[in-house]
Amino acid sequence: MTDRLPHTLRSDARDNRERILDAARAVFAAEGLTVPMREIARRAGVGPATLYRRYPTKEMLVTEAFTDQMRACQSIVDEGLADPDPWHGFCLVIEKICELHARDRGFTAAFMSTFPHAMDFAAIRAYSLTSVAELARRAKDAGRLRPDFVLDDLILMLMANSGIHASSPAARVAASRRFAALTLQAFHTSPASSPLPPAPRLVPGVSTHRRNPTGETDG
Amino acid sequence: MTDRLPHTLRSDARDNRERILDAARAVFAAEGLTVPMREIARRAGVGPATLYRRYPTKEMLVTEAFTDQMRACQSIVDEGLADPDPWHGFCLVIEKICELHARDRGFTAAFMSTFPHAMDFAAIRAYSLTSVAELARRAKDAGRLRPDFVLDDLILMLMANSGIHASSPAARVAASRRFAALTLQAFHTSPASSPLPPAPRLVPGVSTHRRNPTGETDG
DNA sequence: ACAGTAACGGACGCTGCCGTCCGTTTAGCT
DNA sequence: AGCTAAACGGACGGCAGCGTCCGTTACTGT
Repeated sequence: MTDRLPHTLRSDARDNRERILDAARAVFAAEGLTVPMREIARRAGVGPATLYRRYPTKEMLVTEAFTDQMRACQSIVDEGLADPDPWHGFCLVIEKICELHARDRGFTAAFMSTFPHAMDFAAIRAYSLTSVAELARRAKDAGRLRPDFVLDDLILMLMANSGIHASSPAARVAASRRFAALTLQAFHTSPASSPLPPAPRLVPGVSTHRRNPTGETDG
Repeated sequence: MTDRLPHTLRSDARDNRERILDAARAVFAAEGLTVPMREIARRAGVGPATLYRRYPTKEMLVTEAFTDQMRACQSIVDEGLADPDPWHGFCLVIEKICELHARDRGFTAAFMSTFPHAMDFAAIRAYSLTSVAELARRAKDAGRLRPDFVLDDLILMLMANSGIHASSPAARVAASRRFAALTLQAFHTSPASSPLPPAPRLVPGVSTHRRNPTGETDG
């Protein structure tokens, strides 16, 4: 067997890989993405070299560590989309995603593309966003979501949600929950609603804008 | 003259102090509070030792650099308080403070007490908050602000606002403006409004709670 | 003009993180 | 059991930011 390609990891290597991923997930959730690589290695009980061998860059590690979170995020959106009441589905999506982000400091940053380019799950992100756009369209048609809502508003609220800090994870989740509720109040149609300032352009690819009434330069 | 205390700075020292403060304000606004002290010294055209002599700790420099911003913040609140229409005043306060924070990355962090203890202008902050609380009370009495609004909601939105990032300052301001408008929609009374989850406890000193209907432990 | 001292800033040593090298260990196969 | 190569991890050099020391510069008051 001279030409066996290392498509399969040795048992100890596979074991270490798991431990690294577990440690990374735990510490990313608690501290965010800024933790030193060595700290993750330490918690995983491996040397730095082992960590770097498996994941030469932090971006790779992050991508791998958050793939399932990303999938969870997508299935939340799918659930919302499956809801017979689009506004109800929309609310669920907002609430659950906010909670997801509140529980995991790192995931927020990863989702927001703290790593600006080439995040592997950019595709999933884009797919989720278009799904939400569809859900939003339906909720608008049902007359429950304000007509001037655009997808960038969602990004905006997600960014805003990521700004919420608190002493404990529990407190952060509680704050985020209230924030989500307030956000939904803002998105809800209401006789008292007044026109909004122009929407920011935050997500270049997708768009719910059919038309852009203002000629404003956007950044 | 053996016992002259250095209550007065030498002319060059005073000059340097100004340049340091200017540089600090500029770079804090653009980059936030995380910039290295040396960077500020460099931009001010002084050596590191000079900077450290004048401001032994970054906290002191930040305090001094943002004192006027803090005062601006307070006068915004005073203006709002002086408005005959409390809801209108409330809106102005939210909008202007959000803009202030959007224009200055550093100020947000300073205001949010990134430096957890002993920020010198904690007093001003507290005063502003109680003023807003008063304004909120009036706006509630006028039936325009939702009755379950609490001061912590304001902190919450300010934190959230600080989470808004963008490629350019202009884009950030635009996004923040829309965010403020959405926030006000959420705070506005509306026949369609539904009850909110329990308020987080974010600002220990002041409170608009007269009673706390939920027995929830708050973090 | 000069003395005296306030103020300056280059240079230093420290710490923490980074990414890599290389001698050692150990799983996997016969 | 023994061989081989995969995998490991301690150790290294490099870099960036920190806060301080101390020899030099230049205001200020006589």
